[in-house]
Amino acid sequence: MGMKIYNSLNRRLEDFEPLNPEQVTIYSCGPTVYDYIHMGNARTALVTDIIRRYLLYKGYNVKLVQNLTDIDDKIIRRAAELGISVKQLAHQNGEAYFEDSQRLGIQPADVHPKATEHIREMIDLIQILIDKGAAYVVDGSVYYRVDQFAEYGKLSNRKPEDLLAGARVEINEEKEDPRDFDMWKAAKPGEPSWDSPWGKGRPGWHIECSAMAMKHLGETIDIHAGGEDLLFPHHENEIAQSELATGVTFARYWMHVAFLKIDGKRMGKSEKNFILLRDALDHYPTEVIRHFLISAHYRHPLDYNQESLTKSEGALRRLNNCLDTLKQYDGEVGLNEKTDVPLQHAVQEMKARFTQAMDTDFNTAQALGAIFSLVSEVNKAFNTLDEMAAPVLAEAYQALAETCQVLGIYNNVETQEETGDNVEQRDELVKLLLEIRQEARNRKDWETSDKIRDRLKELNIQIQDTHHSTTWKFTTK
RNA sequence: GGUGGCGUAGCCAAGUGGUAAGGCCAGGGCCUGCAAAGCUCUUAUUCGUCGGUUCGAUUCCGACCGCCACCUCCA
Repeated sequence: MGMKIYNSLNRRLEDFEPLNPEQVTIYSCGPTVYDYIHMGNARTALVTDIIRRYLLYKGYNVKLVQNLTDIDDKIIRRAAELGISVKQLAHQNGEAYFEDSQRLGIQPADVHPKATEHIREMIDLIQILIDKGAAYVVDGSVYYRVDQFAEYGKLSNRKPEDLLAGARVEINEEKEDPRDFDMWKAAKPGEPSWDSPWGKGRPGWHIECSAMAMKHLGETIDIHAGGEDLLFPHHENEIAQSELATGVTFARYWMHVAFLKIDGKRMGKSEKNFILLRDALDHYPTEVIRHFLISAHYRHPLDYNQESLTKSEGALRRLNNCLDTLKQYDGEVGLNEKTDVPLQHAVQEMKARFTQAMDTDFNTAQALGAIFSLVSEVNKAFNTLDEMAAPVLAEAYQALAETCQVLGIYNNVETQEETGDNVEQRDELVKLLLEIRQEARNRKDWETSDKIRDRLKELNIQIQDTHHSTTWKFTTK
């Protein structure tokens, strides 16, 4: 079965067919770097990350471009407040963005273009639009003439009259039409500016995405993603600029991520009710936050609260307990046609359900359901299977590790450097303690055995008695 | 005023024109010296309300109620 993506342009689920089967192109609207990113920003970035991971899992080549808006009103204002240069503020927050993203397990895009490094491309694009009569210059500013683009409003499903009646349209005497938007802002005293054919100034917001997407991905891109607040006017304006300039479709699939809420309201910087991603990461592991953010479908609102994070913690614990136990079978071979245990079917079913879920507009919530169903089956199997089933358990491990890594909820990397004399010594010490405890247990000296268990737990080492042995592992808390 | 979305068990959350995935929490049982982990049973005859279409609707249509968002910078 092929993939389907919900396209905001038609508000329908559509079959996904990349323009060039060799390479899927994705443009994701990135942050304006005037501050650290919050959990809502993280949700959008994470969705993009998972879309890319899944497309790679499906065998596509992907080129992902995500911009950094490093010049705008908010950055100028914030820099002034802090008494540092715009450039410095943007640089600091840009670096912080990469750091935070990386901590959330988000892999860097192939290109992270910055607005200030593409002034030339933006000027060229604006000039094309002026030449076509789609833009006009007033006192050093350039505005887009909305009524020149017949399809204006096709993304946001708005008619020209809808945009005027009752709408909160900025009053600006310079504009011919209130709907027109600026592509180039004439310089104001003290603000950063660049030379242009229309005098010193700086780019408007929407033009950067058009220019940078086209430069790095071509005139037509496959997927354009962003938060749902960008649908109008940002994305509508990107379409207007790009398509009038090139005459071809700008983006074939528009994807919009629903808001993260907090206490039932949109988490937003202007409401001052946001949780910074870096603060959340200080309290919860990467995988827990990722699990929380993908526990609902990306087009549905999700409410941030401590209870939900606690639920994700519990779910991750269940998953990791299973994977930790399964991992020891990794590498077991010997599976053949004669091997026939029910778990094999469960593995196949999980893979099929996972793919089906992700194929259908990246339904991560449903994909998690498939994964946890197999976790249940594996746990049951532990109680009943004999050692002959080891290859099947290895297969289950592979399937779970692979799918969980698409979602980024399984950290298979050893947390500490698992080499060196200290580590060996540590392991031997734990082993020694467990031996002493076993001896105590043998003579029913529960006081001593429980003391060892309790004290180890205080040291974040959790031990478990099974039928024939005692296992131990590190815990996070 | 315009546009769009949401309302599923105690909580979170998938989903389908044919009788409700998964997770968290809770309680009983099994296992265990006790824990932990795991298993197991219990937890929505029901999917905001009221109508309609249909052999049959939670799923389609209409009305209503409630909530949210965009139309202004915001992922």
